[in-house]
Amino acid sequence: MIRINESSPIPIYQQIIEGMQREILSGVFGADDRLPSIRELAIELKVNPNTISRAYQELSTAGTIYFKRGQGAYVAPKSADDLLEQAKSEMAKHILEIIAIARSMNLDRMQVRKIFDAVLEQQEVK
Amino acid sequence: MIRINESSPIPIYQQIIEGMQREILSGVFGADDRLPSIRELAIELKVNPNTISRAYQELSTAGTIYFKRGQGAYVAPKSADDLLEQAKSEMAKHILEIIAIARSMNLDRMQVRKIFDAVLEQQEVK
Amino acid sequence: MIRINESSPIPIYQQIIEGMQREILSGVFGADDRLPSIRELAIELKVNPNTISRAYQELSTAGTIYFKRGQGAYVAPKSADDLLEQAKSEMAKHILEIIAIARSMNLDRMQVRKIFDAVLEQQEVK
Amino acid sequence: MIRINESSPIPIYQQIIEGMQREILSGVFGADDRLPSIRELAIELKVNPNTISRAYQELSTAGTIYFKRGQGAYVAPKSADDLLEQAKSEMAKHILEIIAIARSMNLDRMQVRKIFDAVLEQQEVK
DNA sequence: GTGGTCTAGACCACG
DNA sequence: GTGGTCTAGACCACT
Repeated sequence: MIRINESSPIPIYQQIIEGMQREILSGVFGADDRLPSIRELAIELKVNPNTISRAYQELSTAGTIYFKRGQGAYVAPKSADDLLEQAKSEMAKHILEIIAIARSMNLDRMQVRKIFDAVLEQQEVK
Repeated sequence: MIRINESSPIPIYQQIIEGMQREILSGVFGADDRLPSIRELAIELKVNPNTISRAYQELSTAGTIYFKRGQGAYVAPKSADDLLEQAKSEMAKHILEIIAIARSMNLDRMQVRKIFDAVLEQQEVK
Repeated sequence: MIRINESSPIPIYQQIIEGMQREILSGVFGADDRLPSIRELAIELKVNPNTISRAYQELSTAGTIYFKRGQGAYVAPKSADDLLEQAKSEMAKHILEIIAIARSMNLDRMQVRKIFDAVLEQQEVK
Repeated sequence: MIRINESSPIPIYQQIIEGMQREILSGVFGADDRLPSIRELAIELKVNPNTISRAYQELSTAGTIYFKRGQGAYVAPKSADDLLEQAKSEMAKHILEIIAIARSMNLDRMQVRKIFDAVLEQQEVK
């Protein structure tokens, strides 16, 4: 299930892209599975079909999904692996952001690690 | 020193806000210190004064700085503390993002912590 | 209908903010109603779109309205209640001003009340 | 004693004018009393002498005070009476503002009067 | 169509 | 010198 925030600064098509990536990554959609059609998804998310179309288009350009003429969109075979790489680099970005903030707060490694662990625990990451 | 990245998708006025917050947080500007005037900063950053004005305006609305009529902008006394809180919640957001990604990758706590530490080391956080 | 007084010392964007607040408070625009678009209102009030934008922006920051991407501005659900509170404190400010003046005139409570009532009557408040 | 708020939207010279009017109205300075010199007041209020000068100038133009060459500023004889009139009309303005707010809140006369009385009581107007 | 950002330049009030 | 307001107009991303 993808959730759209209409007031977020993140473009809706981008939110859809990220949602789809997450679902593919976590196995909701496997290799060569058929994705919901543009119209279906548009109705489900209460969004303009153009917006879904753009999201699918970009996913296709990135090689994450592919289209079969007249049949819809499918998950590209290697995409789970690619997305794994992508997710890692995404995580790295966030970590770098955290480090930048930590630096302006003059925190050392121990302190940052401590804060990080606290949130991990609180969020009950297994 | 604030650096503007003209090709970043982050608006210039936002970059200035963040830059100023960082300088106040790290003590470059202390409580009740005078900030550079709008025109000065505009020239220094090679940006339109309106853009600086907007940044200062938002910082003022947020209570981070205040204006004295005809004299310029000054750092609000409590703002360093407030910014510390703000920075923490900013860090928390990024950590939550990391957790969300980790979950879709089916990572457990140990693995996340390991990745995090690796980046900390690599970035030479003291 | 909002009326702009071009010769007033009160900035136009401020007049628009107050006008909108009044219309929301008095129910012309209800919760989640769509406001006129920036361009529409700009034409109607014969004002630069930037000026409307600034007014909407501040209303949004204050939580009175919110934006849906590509669709326009909408009245925030709780804003009528919030505005009620705000209006009350606004009234209190004016009353305090009256009291300050009364004190420097050495008036007692009875006299102030009498003046107040006289104006109420004259203005035909029902 | 006049208090200056450097961050207020009300110009400093205006704050001084109002402070002076209040002091004359309440009898701190009587007819033909000498006011503090521009320099004295500037030092006391920690304000630029130009600013005091402008305040005195406007008070003089309004006939509230008069200058004796080389001797300073004095309270004009009739000014207490004039200021009384002025204070009344000032009060009327505030009352009109209150009524405007009350109208947008759809309050009737009784309700407005009640709020007004409550604040009077709370402020311990004798 | 919607809002968002930015520039250039003008004019103003204030200190 | 300071900030504040406003206009005109351009360009952009999003729906």
